[in-house]
Amino acid sequence: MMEITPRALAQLADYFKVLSEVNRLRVLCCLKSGAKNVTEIMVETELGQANVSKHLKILAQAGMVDRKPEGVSAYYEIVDPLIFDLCEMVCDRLTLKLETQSQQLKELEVWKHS
Amino acid sequence: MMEITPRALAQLADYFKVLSEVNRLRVLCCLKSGAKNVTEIMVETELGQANVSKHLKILAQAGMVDRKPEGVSAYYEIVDPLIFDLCEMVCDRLTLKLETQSQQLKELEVWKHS
DNA sequence: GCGTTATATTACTATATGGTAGTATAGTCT
DNA sequence: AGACTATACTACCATATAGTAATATAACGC
Repeated sequence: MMEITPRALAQLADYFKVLSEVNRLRVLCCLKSGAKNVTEIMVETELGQANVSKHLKILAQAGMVDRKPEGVSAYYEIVDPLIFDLCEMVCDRLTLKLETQSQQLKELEVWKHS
Repeated sequence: MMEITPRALAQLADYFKVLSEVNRLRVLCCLKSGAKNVTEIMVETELGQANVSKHLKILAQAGMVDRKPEGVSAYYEIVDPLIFDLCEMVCDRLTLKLETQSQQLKELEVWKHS
């Protein structure tokens, strides 16, 4: 059986931490349709400029986005669409869980009224 | 195109946040081989009791583990092994990224010495 | 009931992090 | 060079969270 090293575990946790912030996810979603510069991301997310730059830096350091300076502006793009697969997997499970719960609630209702 | 609701986004972020802590990942790994009680997890992870309980509560609230009281102790188990698939996917990518980087470093070396 | 053991909760501290205002840097144009 | 624009960086505050000691709760045996 594979033993996970503390180093690998820390990297794994760091990766998830980057994805654990709503506004960072929103920035990533912004980039799903293609590379965008900081101003475009600011407009689309309605976040402040410093804030967007900060999140982009974190995403870039995590290797999730690439920075491409173009003239006076900087375009960012998704490096690996794996991220969206991850998000989809989790979303699917969350949806499933909610459906199960609502189903159980319904069954509880039936039971109460019989 | 599906618009992601703020609510869904928040849930997604919360899910990742739960996985963004090394000791929580260690607790999950503990449970990979089957249900364990708090004391067993304490021993295996070398974490304090209060700390383990706290992490388990967070994992349970996120729906990742189930709590089954048994006599005086409480056994916890993984609800959905999806978590380990997620971790594996991310680990694979991280490994790949590292390999690519080291490969690029090697190429750089060759270039320097020619 | 009393003591013991296992787990949960509370209260607290220390640290990390998101947001933002202000400032710095760098490219572009005249 | 000087003005303008886009982005990055710094310093700060407010909040969140991991860890822990102390306490509470609950099941079991005597």
